[in-house]
Amino acid sequence: MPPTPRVRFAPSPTGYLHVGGARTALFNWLFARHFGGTLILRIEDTDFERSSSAMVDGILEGMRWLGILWDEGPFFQSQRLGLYRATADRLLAAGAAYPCFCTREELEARRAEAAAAGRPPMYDRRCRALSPEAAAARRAAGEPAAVRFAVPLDGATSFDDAVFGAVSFLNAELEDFVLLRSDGIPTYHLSVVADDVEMRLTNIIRGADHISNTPKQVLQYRALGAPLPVFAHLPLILGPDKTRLSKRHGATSVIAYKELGIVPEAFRNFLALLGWAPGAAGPGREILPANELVQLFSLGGITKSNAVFDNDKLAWFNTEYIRAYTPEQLLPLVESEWAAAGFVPDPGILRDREKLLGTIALLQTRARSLRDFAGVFRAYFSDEFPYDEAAAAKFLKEPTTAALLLALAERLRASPEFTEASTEATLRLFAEEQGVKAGVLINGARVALTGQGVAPSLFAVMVALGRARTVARLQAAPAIPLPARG
RNA sequence: GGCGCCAUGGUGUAAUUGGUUAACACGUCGCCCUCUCAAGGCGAAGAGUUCGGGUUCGAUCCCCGAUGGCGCUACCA
Repeated sequence: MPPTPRVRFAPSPTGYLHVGGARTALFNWLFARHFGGTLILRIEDTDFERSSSAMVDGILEGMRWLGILWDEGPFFQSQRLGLYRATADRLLAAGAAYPCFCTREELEARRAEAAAAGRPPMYDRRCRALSPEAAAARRAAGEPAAVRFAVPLDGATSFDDAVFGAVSFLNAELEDFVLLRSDGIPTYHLSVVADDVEMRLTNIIRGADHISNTPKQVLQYRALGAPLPVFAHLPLILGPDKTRLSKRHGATSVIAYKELGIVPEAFRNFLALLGWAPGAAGPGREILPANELVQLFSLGGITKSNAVFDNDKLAWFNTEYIRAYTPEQLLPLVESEWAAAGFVPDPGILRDREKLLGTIALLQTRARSLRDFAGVFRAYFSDEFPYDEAAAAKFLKEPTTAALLLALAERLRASPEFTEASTEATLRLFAEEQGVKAGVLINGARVALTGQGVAPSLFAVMVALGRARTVARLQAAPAIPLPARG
């Protein structure tokens, strides 16, 4: 292993950063950090039709959100066309490539013909047979030509993959693939190799969907006389139905998970454990912050089989990380969630920072998502909040309950103290006097105070809201709408 | 179709690399706690390692075959 590995993440900006790409980026980052190496970001935008700068921005945003910072780049392949043409020329000069004058239409026709005849639809290599003179003459005459790689006719090309082991392909199965299109734009096959060589990459960590492409690249390394990097192919991430993860499985872009209220550390931790096992962490240890992931990471721990993306497990990581934050750390995330949701908290609540942090602390242990703070937790931050119909129907359906809460409000208003202990004592005493179960008042009060049937301990809620709000909301209990009984 | 890769509970992964009652985490279910819900504590169910052959005293692990899934099969990446 070279002292300082150089790796890259090379997304194609034809879409947002998706889950699989993020995992590839993450593994490259973990690998680079583990060995003190360099992570290069390279944008593979040679498909001008499908690439866009908006997608580039989206990819960078997703990486930054996950905390995957690169050391060099971003480099854009669209700005390195000279390198690819020069590389193609070298291959041509070495006799490892040849110009091909077949047009797209001819190629398609022949492919259809071959398919109809039940033959493999491979390029028939007819231009490979052209004499150099004839080819040169046609080029000189201005006839457009693509450049194809001359794959050896027999033998096999193999490589030793860091996760899959020895992989071998018969050369006869490989087609004379196009390196440079007739318009001078390189195909993926050429640009990856040219860049990976030029950038002196030592390890290529990428999705397993590239395994079949690898022999075509190995052949080019050999023809170029370039040292072969170590390939490590990552198993793919599948949806719950075990088909490749795609839009129809729901959120597929990394930013969509941010919008779902997932916290970046949770998503990163979850992703790291998809297809990789931190052997040295010991059993039962799955909550691993970035520095530990970096320390534990090794290509040897990568699995060969595809992994199914499990939303339940992600949700678990999310709750764990939300709980683990200090309220000070969590507050900014909550604030951006509020902004994203268009929710405006009560200025008075925001002003008392200490109390605000206390409220966050009270709620964070039971949040599933950042979204809860602008959703079911609204009543803690604003006087404008909805009442959950099911909760109201369940706990306030007895007409006497609201009246009791009204009376309780008066007791709480008049009590000398307003602490968890005092409010609880007041409520229980009142319940006893009225001959009702404390639970009736507690459950009813919970709905009146929070709009929800579920909340932290009622008395902690009262203290968090403060006496004035608690009294006012209890007084409003008779006005809480009950769903019409159908 | 051809080629390549993969295959351990519902999911993610372990199994000193041929010798364990096949482990851990998520999820599920039950109990405890309790003002609700989470959390927490305790416990349970759930795979005999896709199937069939082999090798071996002994296979999750090695070999062969089948099946299934995924990937590649473009002048996309």
